[in-house]
Amino acid sequence: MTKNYLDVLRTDAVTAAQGLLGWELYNRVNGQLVGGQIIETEAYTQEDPACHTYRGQTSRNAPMFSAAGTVYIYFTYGMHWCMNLVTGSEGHGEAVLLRGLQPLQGIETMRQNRNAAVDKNLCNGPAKLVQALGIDPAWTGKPLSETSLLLRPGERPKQIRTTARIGISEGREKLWRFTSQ
DNA sequence: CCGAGGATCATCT
DNA sequence: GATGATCCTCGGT
Repeated sequence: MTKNYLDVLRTDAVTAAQGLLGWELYNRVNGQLVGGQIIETEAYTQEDPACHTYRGQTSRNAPMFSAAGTVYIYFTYGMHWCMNLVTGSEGHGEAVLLRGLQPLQGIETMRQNRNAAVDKNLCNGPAKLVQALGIDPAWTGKPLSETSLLLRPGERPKQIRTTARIGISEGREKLWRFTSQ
């Protein structure tokens, strides 16, 4: 039996962030797949000062308190959107931020969606991959299965590198950023 | 490759 | 009023 992505997401965010490496994320656009393999993730939990849910539920972070498999997309720096997959049990307020993909399919579409000088910059950042795949911010709060996204198993990473998370001021001591090696 | 600086605005204090 | 779970450009190494 093929493993379902919910089996990965129903664990805690730190475990799920590692388990998602190697999975393939695509958006279905005009009958073609646009996306690639997940190679960089970060975990965020409610007890963590860097997490959006650290100070409780608000209208923005409400999707993070939904069931595992819910999409949480937030707006930041006045211009960027980033996507998370909610993990754990309903009400936990935890998620995995998708930070990087290895482009595999629909590369020409990604080039058009992004205005990147080189292909290396298509999906190597959380806001870049959202733009490259054409992820719709209106999907925030929906289960992944109710969007046009596809998340399917891929080749497992040979090794996982564990480092501090990027762009945060608190919680730097937690080594919750994971990259495929 | 690396660091500095700016863009730009929703969200929360 | 301050701050971002970021990205791009530009200049230096």
